[in-house]
Amino acid sequence: MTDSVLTPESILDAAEEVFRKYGPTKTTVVDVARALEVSHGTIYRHFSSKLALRDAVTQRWLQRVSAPLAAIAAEKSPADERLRQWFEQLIMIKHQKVLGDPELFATYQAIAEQAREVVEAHVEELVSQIAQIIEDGVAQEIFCSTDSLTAAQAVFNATVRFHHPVHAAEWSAPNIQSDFDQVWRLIMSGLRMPCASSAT
Amino acid sequence: MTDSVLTPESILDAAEEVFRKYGPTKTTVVDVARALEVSHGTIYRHFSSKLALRDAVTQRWLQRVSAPLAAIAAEKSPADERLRQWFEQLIMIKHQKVLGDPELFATYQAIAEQAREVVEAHVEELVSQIAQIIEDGVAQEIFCSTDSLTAAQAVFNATVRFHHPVHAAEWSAPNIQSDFDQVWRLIMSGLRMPCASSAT
DNA sequence: CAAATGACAAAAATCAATATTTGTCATTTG
DNA sequence: CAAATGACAAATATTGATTTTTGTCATTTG
Repeated sequence: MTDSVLTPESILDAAEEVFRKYGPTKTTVVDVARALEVSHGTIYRHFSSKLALRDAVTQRWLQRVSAPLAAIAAEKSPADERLRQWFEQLIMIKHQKVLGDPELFATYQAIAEQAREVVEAHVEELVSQIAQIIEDGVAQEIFCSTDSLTAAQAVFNATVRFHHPVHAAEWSAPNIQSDFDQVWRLIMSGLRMPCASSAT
Repeated sequence: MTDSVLTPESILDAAEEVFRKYGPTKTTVVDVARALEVSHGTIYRHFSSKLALRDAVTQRWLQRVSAPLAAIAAEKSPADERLRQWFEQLIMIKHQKVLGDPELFATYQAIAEQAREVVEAHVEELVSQIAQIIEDGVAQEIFCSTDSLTAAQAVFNATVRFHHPVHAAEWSAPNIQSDFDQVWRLIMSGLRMPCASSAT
């Protein structure tokens, strides 16, 4: 697209646009090459395979999910409020991406199955943001936790139904928000001061 | 199989066996008819379609999941112990079914997508068993909850990663048990006495 | 000589002709 | 006459021949 200079970045730009337009299953590296007006062999000088290209696109795409969340995580507001905001935002972004653009949803599904490493890194990033908020909450004496990373993992896992794309079909149910509220209340009363006595 | 008498039950028996043997995608109603040594038209006198037959098989199959759980739910032990046992059992059964028999796993996936009503009824049954245990827990002054059904739904939803078949691929991860333990501890401290102050 | 090309083999997807399966129903059977 | 049959049309799946796509690399180009 950006004339004459061919960088990995410009390839990713073109690739992402082509993925969007043709859908993830149907796009070939020849299509991407055509969009850039180069031969498809050229793409292979920059990315070792079609999978590598798709993973790179995915990574950038997931970064655009985690960046605005990082901003929320870094705020100064009370940790309980902030954690709620953070999850509302996460859920909103995921729902939007998945329901708004069905073609992209298929990509996401394919990725989740095949680009395991990229997704795992993304999840790790998200969990560490949650851990940050929880740690702040402990300092503010709102939350009680000996190990904020462990607590963060637990919170992430307990809310999986509301943000993991495999559950996307359930998100259009009318009571999905109240289901989330219920789970949220349960989690929050587990996380909040005063500490519950040790579990059995 | 059972000679000469053809009841809906005997058809289900045969159908289930054929499903097991040939896998869910490949079995035809002709196969089921052959196993019973009748014409395939006969099957249609008892079940209005192949889908209806498959749903009926599924329903019986899911009942064999919920029956042993109902037994646990009805025990007299302390509610917290019993709830833990109940979930361990649920998870064990699901893992076994899904990982033990890959063909059957495919059936389960197909069902979850297509036989929505049957699965929904099953989930409702499970949630009502949890509600029963929680209610006992409140009476025993172990748990604190104003609405046991709502709490039950929350607990079920929060543990979805560990029993919903769409997450089966994650179950072979080495840390799945400790992930469950973490979520369980979080949930339990949310559920347990003394009641946390009202949520924001 | 660094970067891009395009001819090429191997792997994967498409397509249309063929075969199987589903579901119906008029006829047969006990 | 109630229950089962099997011939049938429509829908669906299979198959294998053909095309497209992926990935490599010796050659070309600026």
